[in-house]
Amino acid sequence: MVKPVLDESFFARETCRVARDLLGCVLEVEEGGRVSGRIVETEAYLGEQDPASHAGRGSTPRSAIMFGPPAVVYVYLIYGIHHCLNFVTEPEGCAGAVLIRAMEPVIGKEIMALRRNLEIGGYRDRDLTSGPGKLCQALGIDRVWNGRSLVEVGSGIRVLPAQTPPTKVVAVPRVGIRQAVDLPYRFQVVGSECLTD
DNA sequence: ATATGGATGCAA
DNA sequence: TGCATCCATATT
Repeated sequence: MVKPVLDESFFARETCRVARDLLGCVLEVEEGGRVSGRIVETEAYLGEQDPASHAGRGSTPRSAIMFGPPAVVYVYLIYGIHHCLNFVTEPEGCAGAVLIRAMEPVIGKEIMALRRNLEIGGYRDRDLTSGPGKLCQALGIDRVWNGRSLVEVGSGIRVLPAQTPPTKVVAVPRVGIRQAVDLPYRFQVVGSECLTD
């Protein structure tokens, strides 16, 4: 029996829809040990019509990947310190990406704690993955992962459908941006211990 | 509240 | 080429 994995058609949809539907799904990364977690917070970033998006002022060397085919990983460095993990959405030619902001760790907590420089036993789940930078550090993701496929077998990263879909979901304003701050493009699983804030 | 620290993109 | 900006975190 083959494990079910989200396929390209899942990501080739409207970005906000993908962002919302990713809640509850399981992100699995395999490189130097297997780690996984349940996605509990995402943000949608659109194309030209979204000034907060890297693609908001058209295609640049960095943002070009957002205009490319869906189901691809987009990783960038923020504040010169942290990495952020995104999934490219929409059909090829239409820009869009979903930022993975937080998850609940499931498999490989010891590995994540090690990567996060936390002492075994002296941390809570939310210390591992409650934030885009923390999450990347815990998963061992950096810019080397930029451009990798979410659907090719053996790429080291994939997303599995939600086993237990979230009971309640909310859409709230995005954070850390100065443009289009009012748009409710940030999605959260209500009640999770691992949300940002 | 504040130090951190590098790539990106645009103006010059 | 220079420089303001940036989808954050840990520590004080």
